[in-house]
Amino acid sequence: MKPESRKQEIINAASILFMEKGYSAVTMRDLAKAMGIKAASLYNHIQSKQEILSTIIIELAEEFTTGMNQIVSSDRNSVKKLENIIDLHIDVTLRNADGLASLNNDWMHLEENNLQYFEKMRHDYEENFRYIVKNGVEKGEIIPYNIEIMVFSTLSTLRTLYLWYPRQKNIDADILKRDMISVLLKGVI
Amino acid sequence: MKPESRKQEIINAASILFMEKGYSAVTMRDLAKAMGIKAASLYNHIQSKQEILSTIIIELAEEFTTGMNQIVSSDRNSVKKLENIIDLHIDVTLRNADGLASLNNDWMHLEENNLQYFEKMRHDYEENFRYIVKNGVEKGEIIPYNIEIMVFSTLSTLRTLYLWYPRQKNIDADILKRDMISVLLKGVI
DNA sequence: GTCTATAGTAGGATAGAC
DNA sequence: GTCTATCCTACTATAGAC
Repeated sequence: MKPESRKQEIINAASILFMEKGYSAVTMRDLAKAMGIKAASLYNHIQSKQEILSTIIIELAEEFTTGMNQIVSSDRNSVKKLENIIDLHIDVTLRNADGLASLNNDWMHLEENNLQYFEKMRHDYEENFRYIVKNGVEKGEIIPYNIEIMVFSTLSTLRTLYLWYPRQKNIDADILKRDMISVLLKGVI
Repeated sequence: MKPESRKQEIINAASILFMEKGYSAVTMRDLAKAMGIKAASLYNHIQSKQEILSTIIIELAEEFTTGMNQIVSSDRNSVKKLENIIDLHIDVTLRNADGLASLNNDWMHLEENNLQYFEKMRHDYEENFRYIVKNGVEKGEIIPYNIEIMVFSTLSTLRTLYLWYPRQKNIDADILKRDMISVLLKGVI
């Protein structure tokens, strides 16, 4: 284990609490208790509760943005790109499932600049996803159902992985990737 | 329009606010403002903020429970049952998308008895879903991928419909049902 | 059914000692 | 780096007038 900075420890503890009760329901006193210190002491390491939230969310959103940009600019076919997106979500989920709860449920509590920045990243991410699916349909690699429905149904599963995967003890990451690709892309019947 | 009771109006307004910011971040003053009255006046119609939340969530959970019980006890095959579940989610989402936000994100703020009641309903629902998929695999109607992955990926899409469907202006409910069944069950490639 | 006034509590954050 | 003490604000909810 690499020694984490006190700030990072606070952010990790906060991620867990935010996942359990949501940002608004977690108090600085709750967080301090989880760290075994008093609330006032937190402020030697962080500036505000809001800073904790934005650190968690923006970092994750940037990971997704970077990953998606690489996938989009690769020269693989559409189906392979979708497989890469599935991998990306599984990798990020394995690394930081707790933080994804905040990204999914508490992004609206970000303040001005970070809120706009986040919303732009999310919008661009969805646009890239849509573009890949659309392209796949045009090239005959993907069945021409309603594009929005395909984008939504795949993305909603990937976005909710954080709720589910940490509870699964018996599924290896590689098996998850393989079966998830099959289920999402090829269906179950 | 049937004239709604003042209590129901409050619950509807609360559902919208809870969807936008989450239960904990919405104050009774916010809710009162949305209703055009003062916070104290709310208490002539409801007993507490908690009562609003539990009314929203328990009512919806009972709808799902009732619907699922009918589907499970029907004598159709597994694939048809899955189609019925998809229909159920789409119907409930069309009727009360706002309330589903609370059910999905704020159930943990329910208090003692309602929390237990809700958790039991959710558990039974998932068990019934799992049972249907398992049965379909045994009868050769469903491809034998990992059961948990199939249950999770389908359910996560259906549970997140509330976020997505209200924003779609151009998709008719029947077309949604048809394409959703295709995408979820038969895949996109 | 709505209001004003307010009780009682808990929130985020700061000051200053150690 | 953590503490105690505390500020100021905002919260849920109640009392009682209209």
